[in-house]
Amino acid sequence: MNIHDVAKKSGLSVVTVSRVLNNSPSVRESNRRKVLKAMEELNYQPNSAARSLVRGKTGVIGMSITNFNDSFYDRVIRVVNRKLAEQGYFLALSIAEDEDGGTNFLFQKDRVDGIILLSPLEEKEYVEELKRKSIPVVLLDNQFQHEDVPSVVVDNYQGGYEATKHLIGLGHTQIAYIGGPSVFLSVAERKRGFVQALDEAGLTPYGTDSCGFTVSSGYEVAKRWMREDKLPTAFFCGDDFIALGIVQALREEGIRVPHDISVVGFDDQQFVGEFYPRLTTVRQPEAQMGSIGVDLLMKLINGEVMPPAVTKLAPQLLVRESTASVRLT
Amino acid sequence: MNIHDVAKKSGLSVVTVSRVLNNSPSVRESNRRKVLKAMEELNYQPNSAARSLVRGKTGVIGMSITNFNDSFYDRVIRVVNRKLAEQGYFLALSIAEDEDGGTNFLFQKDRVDGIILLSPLEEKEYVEELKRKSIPVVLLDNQFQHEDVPSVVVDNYQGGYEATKHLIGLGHTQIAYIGGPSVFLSVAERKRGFVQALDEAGLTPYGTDSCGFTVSSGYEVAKRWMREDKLPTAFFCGDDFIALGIVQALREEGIRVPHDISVVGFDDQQFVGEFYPRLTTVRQPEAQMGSIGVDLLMKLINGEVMPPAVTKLAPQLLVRESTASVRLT
DNA sequence: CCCAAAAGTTTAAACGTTTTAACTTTTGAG
DNA sequence: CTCAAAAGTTAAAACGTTTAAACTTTTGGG
Repeated sequence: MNIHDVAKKSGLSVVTVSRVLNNSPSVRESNRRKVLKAMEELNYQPNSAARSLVRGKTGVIGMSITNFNDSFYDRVIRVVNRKLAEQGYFLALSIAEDEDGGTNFLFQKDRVDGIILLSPLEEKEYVEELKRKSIPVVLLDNQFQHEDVPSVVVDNYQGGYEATKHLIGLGHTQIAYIGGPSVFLSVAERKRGFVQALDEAGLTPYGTDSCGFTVSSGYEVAKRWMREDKLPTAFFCGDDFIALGIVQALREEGIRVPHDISVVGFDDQQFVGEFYPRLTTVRQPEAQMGSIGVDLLMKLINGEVMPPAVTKLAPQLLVRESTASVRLT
Repeated sequence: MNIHDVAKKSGLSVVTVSRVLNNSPSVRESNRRKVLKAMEELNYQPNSAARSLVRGKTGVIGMSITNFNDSFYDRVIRVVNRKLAEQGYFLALSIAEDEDGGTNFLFQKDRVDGIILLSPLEEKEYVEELKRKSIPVVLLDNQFQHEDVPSVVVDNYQGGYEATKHLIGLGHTQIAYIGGPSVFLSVAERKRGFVQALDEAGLTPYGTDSCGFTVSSGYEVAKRWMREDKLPTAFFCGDDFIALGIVQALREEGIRVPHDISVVGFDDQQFVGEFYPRLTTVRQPEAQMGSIGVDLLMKLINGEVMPPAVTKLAPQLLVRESTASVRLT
């Protein structure tokens, strides 16, 4: 069941078989067919370990993910998968759990030809380690900038800016920002955009807060604000889950969205656009991000010169039903 | 940067280094430390391709998934990942896209030591292929039964049965079942349970229908039923997405859940328990499924004798706020 | 029929490990 | 101090490919 068997079966030499395997041009069509036929009959599959060993390439790209029950990640990953397949690479996904764990298997030069880190957590360590092992790496949706490591990020500043402008355009003047955990750069960036938009309109933030990227923590924040009797007329949220939690908390007090209060989310999670109240949100350019990420990695692998280290992509505001003109009291 | 360098650096032989690498007992503690130190200093990582080649093992388990922006899959995968890590294996996830694609890279004996197929689509072909290549495989949440291929499934019949009994217990007599695509065995099984529960109560199905596992198609079904003026007092749905679509369609007509109509979902998707109307649903035993799946695969890999081919796990009804006593008209 | 180009062959080395076998050195109990 | 057991050594083969080099055969245009 190895290349020698195929050679014997087809009556040709091992070298010729190897050439067929590698699409080398100098092999007569008739012989190529003979080889292919022999492979078929023997059910032959070249041993990829042996192949990797001698060529120093595996044909697989690793991708580390932290969470995947999330539409943003889902979309990025699918694009990456498809695009990689087009280029003849396989994608191996690995879950990076808290303590570390999963990713380690990717972090071996002989296991993958390159790595894509999607929203990495322990980013700096990872990059350091990969550099030491000289494994090509590309960062997607990352926090920090690293010299020489190409990355693709979303312009979160712009996302925050546009979401807020939209609310201002609807006549809101009391607008609050409920961001996610402050570890994330994106949280700060969105806030920057928020503040800037208000500033340009001569307004000041009605208030800001932060919580986890979950429905329940958004819910808690809204409940707290209600207890303190300081509701704004519009909420701009760090993500859709927070937005949903806020909507839910408001609903429980009989406050309607968007009639009484407007809410904007971020990410366009699965079905937030289909379920009441259809959420106005900011959609990230996942397809572009994945596609550019793969392009960059391919260039890195092929030793090409690198374009500017950070590619920043514009998100898009999706206006739906959770935002409306401010209610005049 | 190979084992010879380590041997030279540590002043010991290659064989000894290899023994350290493989935790062979017959190496003096002092020398073991020397070797470890040399590895550390040289930043040595054993080449896994070479290793796999000679040992015929890779230490990685492949898992094929079709979709992962879904809490059911998410939970299964996380458990599998953790449990595999405990046993010293790595998990490589691969997305099985329509035409095929992704999974192929897993399907090579020299790339993985075993495979877990989660809710496989082209199940029969896959199993056939893997059998031909004699790659150990375990099926999770699969459709068909295969001799010799161990599998772990959920008792969908029971899920349907309990959900329906719950509704009957609330006084409902007009209960409809909106299942997912009829390709899935689970859809038929849940229906069987549904019918059985009704039967035992001396009732007949108010109606059944099927649609995709999406919010929008659940929405369409409900709209259609409303046009035909044949609403039941309770819906049991093939999954939470369908349930959400139905809730949404009803809401648009001013029909309240659960006040006017009760709705039960399936899967306990992310935050359907946190958002209005907190969905009564059936939770599948993902942790058990993942855990047992790994155990079975390990046994297969170690050539142990197999327990009965199909393990069937009980789901659990989670009663929340989308179901209530039938409204007496 | 000649002859150059194309296609193919054989041989050998290389990739980095593990594993076996036969042999040598070290260790420490008595 | 002896000697057997423990620990280590060297040498070689094996895993299944790719690749280079030198050589031979086939092909088809003139």
